[in-house]
Amino acid sequence: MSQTGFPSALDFSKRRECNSVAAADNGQVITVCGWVYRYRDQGGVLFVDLRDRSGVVQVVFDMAIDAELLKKAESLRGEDVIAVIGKVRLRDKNAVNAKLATGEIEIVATTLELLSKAKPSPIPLDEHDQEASEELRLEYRFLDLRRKPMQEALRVRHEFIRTVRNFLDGEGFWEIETPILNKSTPEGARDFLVPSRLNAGEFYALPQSPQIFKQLLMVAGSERYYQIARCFRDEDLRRDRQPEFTQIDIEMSFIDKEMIMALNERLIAAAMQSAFGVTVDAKPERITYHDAMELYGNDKPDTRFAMQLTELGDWAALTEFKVFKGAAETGRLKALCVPGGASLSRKDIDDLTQWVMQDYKAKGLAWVKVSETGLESLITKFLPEAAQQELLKRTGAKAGDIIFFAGDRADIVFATLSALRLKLAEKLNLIPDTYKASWVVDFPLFDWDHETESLLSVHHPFTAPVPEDAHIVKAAANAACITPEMQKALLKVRSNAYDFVLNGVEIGGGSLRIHASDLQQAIFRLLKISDAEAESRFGFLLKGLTFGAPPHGGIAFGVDRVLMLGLKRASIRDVMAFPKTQKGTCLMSGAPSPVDEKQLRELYVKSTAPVAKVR
RNA sequence: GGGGUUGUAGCUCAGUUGGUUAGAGCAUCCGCCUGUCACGUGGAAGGCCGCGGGUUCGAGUCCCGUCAACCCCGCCA
Repeated sequence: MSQTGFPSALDFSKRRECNSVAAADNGQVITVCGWVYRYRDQGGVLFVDLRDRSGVVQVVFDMAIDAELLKKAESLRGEDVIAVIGKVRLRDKNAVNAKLATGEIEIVATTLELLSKAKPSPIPLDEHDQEASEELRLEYRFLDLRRKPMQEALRVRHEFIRTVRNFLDGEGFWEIETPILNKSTPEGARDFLVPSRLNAGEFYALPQSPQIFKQLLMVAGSERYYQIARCFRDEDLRRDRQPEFTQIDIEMSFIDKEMIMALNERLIAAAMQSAFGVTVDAKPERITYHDAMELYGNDKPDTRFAMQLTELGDWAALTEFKVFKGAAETGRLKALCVPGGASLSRKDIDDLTQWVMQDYKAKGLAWVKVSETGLESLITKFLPEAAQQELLKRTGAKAGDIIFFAGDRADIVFATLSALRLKLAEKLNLIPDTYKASWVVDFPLFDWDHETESLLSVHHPFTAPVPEDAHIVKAAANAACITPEMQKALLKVRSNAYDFVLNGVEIGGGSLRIHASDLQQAIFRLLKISDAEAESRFGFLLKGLTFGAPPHGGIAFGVDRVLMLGLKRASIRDVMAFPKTQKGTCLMSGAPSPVDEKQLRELYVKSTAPVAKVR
């Protein structure tokens, strides 16, 4: 018996990776292990493409060399796990396979060990086969992950994170872990809760992000912290949203906004380069929130292509169209010129109209096509010559283009035109295949919540206002009541926050934090979080800020989304090893699942679900 | 919570206007083949047409419901 426990000369310590075998090994006797990727039985000779993590190499079983062994090899099937000892041989010139990295050589088998027999795979694993449905791929994820695109995703993901770790280590950051079992601070997303057995009726929450802990690490004098942090948010899923996801979480002390932005520009450039071989701007452009909304209708604009929105608020007066005039008075009127969009059929436009009405609450979708002879549309009769000329001038529209109009409440106008811009640019192939990053800055600090009639944090309540605007916050917080003027001023207060946007995807965001407890308390007051409530929810942070807190700030990047972009995958699930379905279930393990009554009793928990679902 | 797409052999799909025994490719099984490389080749087996109702002489096909996966809106500090 060998050390491996197999009755042969097999010695795993001698194993070579399949892809490493090369012409230089000619004549060597080597050991390779892996999965049977393909086999080609020719009768007297049988070829096996042996696959391991590194790649594929051809193994030959030849009747002329060992008829017994050939017989044994004839029973091999796809995905059997085998070990082969054999002699490396140069292939004949006409037998070289240029498509294979190891195509110059082959391994003539002298020993074959079947390490594990495989049932036929329920999903095709060959890169040339049609991909199985995602449902099956998720059920048999351990097989799906053997496939080349998935292996690549795991490898690149590792490479990306490795680069991030090395980079931040080189910049003096400490990787520090923060708790997963946490205090619930219901602000923003819904928490995942964990009942406490030792504290009847009480619950931990899984972290939506390590926000408060990373700030307290600054109070604790860590100065430069990072973490590849798992975050949890119990919200509905999307193509780019999973209930648990990974962030590069960063926090620094004694820095200003420029320092943070500059460091992260270098970090992302380095990681994109090493993981994807992609070069992104070392100095991404900066766009204010205001400009992003006005020009793209979106706070995470895809700036790889222009197609900027056109302001038509004052233009409406030139027309005789009541709908436009009304919108310009009570809301906003803007247009989107789509180059080449005149090719859209009437049905295309009808479909788009239905879509923006259904999804973005638009009341309709007005349009004009531009041709050599003039404007074509149902609404041209409302557009006098002067209005038509001015429209062409402002939008820069040329023959063959189409102009869409949106006149409504501001948020509806922005949402509608932004969605149209992205959808049509993609449909008409107007988006170049590049990577373009930008910072979005000068976000408002507060938003107005129509439901509760109160202020809301745009970012999170620990975000600092820009220094020039801090006095407005303090004055309003100290005032006996908020006057309408004050409220207006508050909604204009800019935050010291920044979002990193790559190809129209928000991949990171952060801010300078409030490090003074009085300003923090002022913000809570304005957010209608009472002293008592603030104390019970974030008391430990507030307390921390009173014991000597350094000026600090940070950022967090969504690892999964960056990988999605870098690998050009359609879904976040394709860059994660074990993702969940849109309903948050794991098709492989069956999670979530009912638990024993006993477990619930121990946790002082009683389910009020009508009836446990049978899956 | 709302809108949409899909569900037929192990897998990917086709299936006409509702009409005989539901097909193809790949995989599987049994053969043949000494240089293939997505090998080739001969044969065989393989079906709860997602599930439950309904309409009909007759349903994979039409209607209602339901389940699942996916996409979008709401939601996601």
